Amino acid sequence: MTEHNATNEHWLRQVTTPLGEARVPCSQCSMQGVCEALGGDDDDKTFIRRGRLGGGQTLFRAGEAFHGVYAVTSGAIKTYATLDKDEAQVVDFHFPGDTVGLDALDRGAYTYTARALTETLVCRVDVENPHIPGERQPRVQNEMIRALGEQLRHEQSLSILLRKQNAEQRIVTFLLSLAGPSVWASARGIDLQLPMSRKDIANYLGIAVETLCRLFKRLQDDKLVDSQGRHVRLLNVVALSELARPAEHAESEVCAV
Amino acid sequence: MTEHNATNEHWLRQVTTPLGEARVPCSQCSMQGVCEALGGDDDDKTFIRRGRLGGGQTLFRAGEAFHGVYAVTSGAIKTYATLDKDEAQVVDFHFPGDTVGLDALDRGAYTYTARALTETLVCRVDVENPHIPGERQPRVQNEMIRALGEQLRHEQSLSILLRKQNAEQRIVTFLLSLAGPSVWASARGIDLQLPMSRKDIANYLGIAVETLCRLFKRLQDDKLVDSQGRHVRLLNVVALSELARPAEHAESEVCAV
DNA sequence: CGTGGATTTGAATCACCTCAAAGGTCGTGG
DNA sequence: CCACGACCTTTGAGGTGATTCAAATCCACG
Repeated sequence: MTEHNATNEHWLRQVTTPLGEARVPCSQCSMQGVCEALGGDDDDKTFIRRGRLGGGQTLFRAGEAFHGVYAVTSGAIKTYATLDKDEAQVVDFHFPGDTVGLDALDRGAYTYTARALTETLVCRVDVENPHIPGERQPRVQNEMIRALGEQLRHEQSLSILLRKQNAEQRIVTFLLSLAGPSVWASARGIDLQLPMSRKDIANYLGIAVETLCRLFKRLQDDKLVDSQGRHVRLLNVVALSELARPAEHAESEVCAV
Repeated sequence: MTEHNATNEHWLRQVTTPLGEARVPCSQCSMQGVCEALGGDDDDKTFIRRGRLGGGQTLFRAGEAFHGVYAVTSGAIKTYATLDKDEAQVVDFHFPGDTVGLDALDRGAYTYTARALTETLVCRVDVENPHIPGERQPRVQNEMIRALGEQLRHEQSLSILLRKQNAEQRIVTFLLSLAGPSVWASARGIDLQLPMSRKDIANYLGIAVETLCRLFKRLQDDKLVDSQGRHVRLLNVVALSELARPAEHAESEVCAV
């Protein structure tokens, strides 16, 4: 894709209209508290600025100087490390309501590269702007701490997933997490439009692409999902949740001390 | 937080822990900035209090109300989740200089249970004490943000390890990380006294205990380490580092978008 | 249309796991 | 002080889930 685009260029143009897809409202955004603490309203351009990324555009690169925390309001972003040339590791996917770039906050430089998977709208929050009134700082910092804590726990539960769950469980857990809590609301089935490739999913879950495909097929044969390319429909949420649950037979208790 | 001020004999006792018989000085502690920001001198018991744990003692339990962030100054602590009865998942090991309980900071309750693996000295930092002078708050919060960021990046790199590295690479990476940066200083070999069981190591690395043992044996046969129970000597740091490196042949690049 | 990448499927192999059992080690109680 | 039990550690044998290699579509896009 248009790799060579200057990373910040798209900030210059103002967002005109949201995409067809619904944007996440501030009330569902994990940065809501931060934005409120900053004191600006929705359209305040002082510390919060909106931006749009085309699919494939880079939000920031690993090592690049920190220039703010981002919140995704629509679309999707992946963060990844480049381990070797032509070898990358997807670190996380970021969906509407999620933050991106939090781990760079205290470091002054982004740890990973962030790239939009589709057309994506983001809010850039300039949490380190020196013009933030002093009296607002404590609340802003508090909110950043909260956001970091959430992120940390997310990463910890991912580590647990990668240690204890087999390929099938990882995939099912991933699909259910994509669907969000609403899976339980609609018993009829959930439609997902995956913004990322099979390769990215496999990379993220730490399994081979071929394994991913085969297990998708198996889930389809078992009438648990209906997948056609990037369109996936969860047919039996109850059964899927059952599959996702960690095995409870193994004798893997930790020792006393 | 310096050793010479310790008057209690508990503190003076020499502890035979791995990874450094001596206690870590404040200058090497990841909470140093926090403690300085809190403004107390070395013996200030207002916000910083020392504690000692015998091997097997619990520092806090998952779900328990937050009562401060801890810094390990000697010994070792493991944090773990209890997934089912008699099934646990080690989340992390914490060595002198490390923090424990950071992920509870914004949540009011600890996420995992923390237990000392051997006799362990900790500093408990009461970062939420209402008596902290207002003017110190910003700096304290800044330091907490820094600590959280470090922790988050640590967890992210662990996730990468669990996705891309095989059992042998995980073990070697683990051993090298235990040895710390000093591995490169002493070409003669590094002695490690592991404070945790094989089961805990295997659990932490997401592999079976038997696999761990077999690979320890292989490393021993290859004259890379010399392990007798919990005493491990790294014989060939260069070769070990080579082993730990992620495979660079696989074609696992992420797709363009 | 043709091309390159993404997706899917097959076959064979391998790394790791599970099951089993034989030492070790440590703490406890007789 | 020793015997005992409980648990950790180690080793073997066998099974299997996942990978690697290979190749056939499928798809978007110039």
